[in-house]
Amino acid sequence: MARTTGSHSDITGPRVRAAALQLFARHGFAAVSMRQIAREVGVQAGALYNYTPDKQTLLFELMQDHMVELLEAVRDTPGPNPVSRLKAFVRFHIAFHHDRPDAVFIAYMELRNLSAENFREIETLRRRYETVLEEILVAGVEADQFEVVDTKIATLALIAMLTGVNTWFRSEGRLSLADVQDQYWDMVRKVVAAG
Amino acid sequence: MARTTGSHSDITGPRVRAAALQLFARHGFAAVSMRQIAREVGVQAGALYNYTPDKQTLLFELMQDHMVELLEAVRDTPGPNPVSRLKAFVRFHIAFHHDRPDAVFIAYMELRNLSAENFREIETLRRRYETVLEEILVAGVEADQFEVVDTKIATLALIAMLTGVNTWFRSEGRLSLADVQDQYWDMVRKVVAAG
DNA sequence: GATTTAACTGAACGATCGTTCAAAACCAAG
DNA sequence: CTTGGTTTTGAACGATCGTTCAGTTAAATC
Repeated sequence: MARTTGSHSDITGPRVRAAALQLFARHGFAAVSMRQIAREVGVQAGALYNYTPDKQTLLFELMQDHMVELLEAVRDTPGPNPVSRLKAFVRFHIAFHHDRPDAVFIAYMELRNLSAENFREIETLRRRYETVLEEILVAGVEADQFEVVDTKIATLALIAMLTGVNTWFRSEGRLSLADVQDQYWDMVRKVVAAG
Repeated sequence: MARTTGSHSDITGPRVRAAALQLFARHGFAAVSMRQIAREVGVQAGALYNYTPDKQTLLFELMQDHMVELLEAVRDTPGPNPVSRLKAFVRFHIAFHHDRPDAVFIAYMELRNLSAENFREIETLRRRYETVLEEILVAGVEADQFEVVDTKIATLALIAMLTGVNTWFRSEGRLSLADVQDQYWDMVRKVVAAG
């Protein structure tokens, strides 16, 4: 055996994924060539195939990694009651998505470039994330703390609203991330409020 | 002179735009070739250049047409007071976007494929549409009918929420479009409500 | 029926695409 | 230093890309 430590693959591999993430987000999956990714990494195009069987799988794994990370992270937002859990969810969603604009962008925009089965897998993960929010809403309704006509619709509406932050918020602007979290929590709170 | 009436260009032209709209929405701008569009129309690729100077302009004009149509249509949603104007806006936005899923999709997803100046032009139109909503919110706040901390943020949040309908609503589902309009109006109403 | 011109074809242009692979380079262990 | 395996190169594959254009087709006018 040779080259187990000191191998480059554990350096080049992450760099390939990082370059692909950034380029896919910036220009779109179909508009980015393997040669562009390779150039960004400082390697020839052929070398990329040590790290992915093909271009589509590279995209899929970026999306999958993002969704899995999202699902694992959302588990760390508990709370004693539906109100505090909802508040934690809102703050978490905004912060997590703000930290990963490229991955978020890709996960929402490049679904159509996935094969049918890869698409199903990502959709399953997304559905699971939505369920986290919906269960909070259901618990709140059952505890008479929320008033929501249709928890499924409210879930989708709230997630769309929260994810929208990524399209305009820049940390150099007039508002801090905490300001944004506060204001969105205020709006979410009112949506689910009684009356 | 010959061939002014009876000309095919006023038939083929719209068909080119329709095919491009559908294909761009389905597969993405970069993933669609001029030959695919031509095949859909039933013509050779070279003939497309009677109707557009290049592929990018074809995309731009689809987006521009959509945004201009949107801005013209939103003018027809007046009301005697901020509450009814907001309600009309919500119902309008959902219905208009539901009728044009492909154009909406493209206008939101293909911005990065525009040249810098084409991008600016589309962004200006979008900003103008957002202003329609924001002015309703401002009027409502000034009339003490709404309570909104930051009308700019609320505008973006509400539009993101409303546009999100397109990602999941199908008219064959359990809900009618009117149901969806009612429920979203309920949520929007609560977001801007006092208390 | 001759003329005029819009509409379209079909082939071609150079460029670039995703992917493959033999050969070279490289590095760590023996 | 040799060996053995990992990693990368560099060239090549056929396919397809956006765009151009000389030439053909077809329809409306005279």
